[in-house]
Amino acid sequence: MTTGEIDESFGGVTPDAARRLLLGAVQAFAQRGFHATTTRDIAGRAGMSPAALYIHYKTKEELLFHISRVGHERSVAVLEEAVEGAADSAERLAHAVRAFVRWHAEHHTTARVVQYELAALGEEHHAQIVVLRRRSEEILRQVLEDGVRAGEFDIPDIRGTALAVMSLCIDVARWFSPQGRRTPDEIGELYADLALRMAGHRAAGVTSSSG
Amino acid sequence: MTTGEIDESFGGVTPDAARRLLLGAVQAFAQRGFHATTTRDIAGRAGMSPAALYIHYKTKEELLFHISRVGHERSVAVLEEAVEGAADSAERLAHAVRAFVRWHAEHHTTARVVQYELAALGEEHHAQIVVLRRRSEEILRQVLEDGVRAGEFDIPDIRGTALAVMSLCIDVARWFSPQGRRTPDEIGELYADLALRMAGHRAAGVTSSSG
DNA sequence: CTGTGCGCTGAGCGGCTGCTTAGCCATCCA
DNA sequence: TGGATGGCTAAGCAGCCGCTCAGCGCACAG
Repeated sequence: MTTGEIDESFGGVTPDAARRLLLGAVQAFAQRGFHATTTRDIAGRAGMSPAALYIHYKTKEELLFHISRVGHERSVAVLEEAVEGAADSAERLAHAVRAFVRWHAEHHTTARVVQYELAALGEEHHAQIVVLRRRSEEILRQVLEDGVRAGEFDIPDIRGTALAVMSLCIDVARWFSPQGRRTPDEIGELYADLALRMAGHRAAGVTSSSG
Repeated sequence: MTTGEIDESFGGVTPDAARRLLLGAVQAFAQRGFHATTTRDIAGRAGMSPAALYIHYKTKEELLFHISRVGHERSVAVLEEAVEGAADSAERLAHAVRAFVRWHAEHHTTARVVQYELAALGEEHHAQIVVLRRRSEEILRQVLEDGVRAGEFDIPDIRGTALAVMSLCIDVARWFSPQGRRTPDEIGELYADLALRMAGHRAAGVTSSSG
């Protein structure tokens, strides 16, 4: 079972029925995809009749948009908090990757909807989400740029490397399973080290300095 | 348009109608997902009536299985060919990542079906595909293990790093677009360098020794 | 010229789709 | 006590789903 955990990202949603529908939709969308999920399935998971869905959300797509928006806002906030108050760029990068990876592992059900159901959004909603996504890319690129300028990193292609680090973190949502051999914390730790290596950080996790 | 290119992976499929159905299904599955794709859509893309599909394939799921099997076999073959005849582990890793990434970029439509529609396979078909996927993981892990043993790489967590490199390559299928600013070759080159850095290869793409 | 088989189609089956509507019932304010 | 309000449901609409089947036209063997 990959949907055993509940997602506190939507804890503040009221009324209670609207939140239950949101949680049901997250699980259903993650399991089957947006287009293949029926409103009857979502309503059933929330313990309600299909018609009740339309009291709280105008359409099925609006439900996806709410999930996508809250999910993106949450993951961007996680990134922003992570890079605050770090001593240097290396620490900022490590914190950012650790936090971003942990979010994608711990909330892999939500993260799957966030990362893989973008194409199902309506045109206008999609545009709003893209703005949020650009923000997280910029945060990461800024960390790498600062690190290069400070002489901490050695990166020939900053934009490409930022995209690759981002991509590495995002893909955690695809393969992570709570039944797997690693915890979100362990993966975050490993990936922070790998990101420092990708950034050409001199001391990055090298187990021996010269052999 | 993300489905402009045709995929030569299925060039050998006969008869012609079966191949056209396969190509139509690849495009439809990649765009909308398996569950949301209708047999009428697939048949329409192949220029045939819905009923014709069932002359060549027993069910819609069998069509997905064919795509998934051929796609996995092809990507594993690409990996195997890449690691052959390289001088050392660093070259083997670079070749492997370059080839695997290029395949996922050039055949991103097929690759999306291969990587993101596994859950739609029937139980037995899924089991067959998992065998193929394990093979590609093993190839990459072996390259890293050999490199560590030879003193070329410095990797604290070989299994985790192999998974991460794999994950990095696979995610290319999610974000790659022919309209983007990078060609499959350029991405392959960048990612080969990043993989060497992740493996702790001493000379990996460091642009200057001190600044 | 007939007969056989193959690739294919039009029509259609039972069932499910997103969404709407009419109306029920508990709650709350006057 | 009465009437309005809001959350909810049963029933249902028009249309689409995967898949089947009878039958058509064409290539080819005799």
